[in-house]
Amino acid sequence: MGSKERRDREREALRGEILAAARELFIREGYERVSMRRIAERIEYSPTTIYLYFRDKSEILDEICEQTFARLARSLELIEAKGLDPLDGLREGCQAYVQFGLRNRHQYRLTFMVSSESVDRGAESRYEGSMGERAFGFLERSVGRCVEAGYFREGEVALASQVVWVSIHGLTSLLIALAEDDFPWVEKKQLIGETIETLIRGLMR
Amino acid sequence: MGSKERRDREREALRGEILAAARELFIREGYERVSMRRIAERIEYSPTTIYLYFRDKSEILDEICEQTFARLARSLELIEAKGLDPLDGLREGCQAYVQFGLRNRHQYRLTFMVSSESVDRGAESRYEGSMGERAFGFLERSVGRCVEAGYFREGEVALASQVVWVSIHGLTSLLIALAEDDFPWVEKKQLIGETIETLIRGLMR
DNA sequence: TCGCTATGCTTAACACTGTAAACTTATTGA
DNA sequence: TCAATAAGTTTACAGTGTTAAGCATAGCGA
Repeated sequence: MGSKERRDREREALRGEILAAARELFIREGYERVSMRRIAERIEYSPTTIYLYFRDKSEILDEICEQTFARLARSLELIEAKGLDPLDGLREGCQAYVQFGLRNRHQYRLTFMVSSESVDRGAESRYEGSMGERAFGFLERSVGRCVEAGYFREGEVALASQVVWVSIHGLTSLLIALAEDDFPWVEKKQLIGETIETLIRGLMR
Repeated sequence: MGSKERRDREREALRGEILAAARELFIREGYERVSMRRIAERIEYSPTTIYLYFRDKSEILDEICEQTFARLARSLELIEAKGLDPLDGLREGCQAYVQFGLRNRHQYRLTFMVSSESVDRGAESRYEGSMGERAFGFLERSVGRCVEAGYFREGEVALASQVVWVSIHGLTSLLIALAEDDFPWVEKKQLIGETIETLIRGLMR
C-alpha cells in the first residue's frame, strides 16, 4: 500500500527542510560560517543525518545556488518575452543581473567568486545544463539581436557577449566584495548605469 | 652594546622566513588550504611561534598581499613614466593589470574576491594608504589624461575610472574563477583585448 | 661569578570543523 | 512472527585557528 509513497514524501520533506534551514543560514551568515552542526540543530536532527540526504556540505550549497540562479534565469527570460527594442532589452537584462547579484550576494559570491581550484569538485563541467548556462544564453541571444538590428558591429556574438558578461560581473562582484567604507565608490546607481552605457556604446557600430 | 640590534635583526629575519614560507604555500595551494601548522613545519618552529610575530593567520596574508600589490603599483607607475600617448598608456596599464591578476591568482582572489563580511577585520578602512589605492591612483591619472587629451568625453573622472576598474576586474576575476572547462571561453587573448577596446571606445567622445 | 629577569619558544589544551563507521531503533514485506 | 531494510543517532577521527601556561636561556647588574 501507499506507505512507500508516504515515506518517499517524508524523505523529500526532510530534504527540503535541510535545504531551507541551510539557505536561511547561508544567506544570513555566509557559507563558511555555518557549520553542519548548526544546520542540524536548526532542524532538530543529529548532524550526520544530513549526510543521508546530501553527499557533503558543498552539495547543499550547489543545490541552493542552482535554485537561486533559476530565479535569475527566469527573470531574464521574462524580460526577453517583453519583446523590447534589442538595446533596451540588453540594458534591462544587465540591470536585472546586477540587482540580482546584490540581493543574493552570498550565493553570487560562492558561484562566481571562489577559485575553481579551492572547491575542485567532480571533474564534470557542471556548466552544461546549469542555470548559469541558461542565464548566459539570454545574454547571447540579446547581443545577437542587437547585431541583427544593426546596433552593434558585426563579429563574433560569443566574444561580445563575454565582454558584456565579464564587465557586468566585475561591477556586481566588486560592489559585493568592497563595502562602501573599503573603497570610495561613486554613487552606486550612477556607476551601474554608466558601466552599462559605456559597454553598449563600445559595442555600437 | 649591539646585542639589542642583533636580536632585532634576528627577529626580523624570522619574521621574513615566516612570510616567505607562507607566501610560497599560499601561492601553491591557496590560503584556506594552508594551515598554521604547515607553515610552522616548513620553517621548523612550533605553530604557536608564528603568533609571536603575527596577530593571526589573516595578518600574514595581508602583508603578503600588500607586498604583491606593491609590485603591481610599481609596474603601473613604470608604464606611466614611459610617457606614452594617454590612450596607449591606459591600454598597456589594463593589460598589465589583467596579466598581474592571472599570474598572482591566489592573492588577487583574496584581496578582491572575498566578501568583506567574511573577513570582517578591524573597522579601519584599510584602503587608505594601501597598495590598492596606489594602483587605482594610476588608473585615475591615466583616465584623466585621456580626458585632457580630448579622447574621452568630459565628466567625472572618478566615475569613468571606476567603470574601467570594475570591468577589468571582472575580466580578471572570472578568468581566475572559471577554468576553461567550467565555461566555454573564447580565446583568452582575444577576450582581454576586446574588453579593453570596447571599454575605450565606450568612453570616447 | 652569581642570581635575576626578560625574551623566545614550546607543550598542552580548548573549542571548533567536516565527515565516517558503528550502533540502535522503527518499519516493513513475507 | 521473523528477517530485512531503512532512518537516525552516538561515537570517534583527524584536522583547524588560537590561547594559556611552562620552560630554557641569553644578557644584565651587582
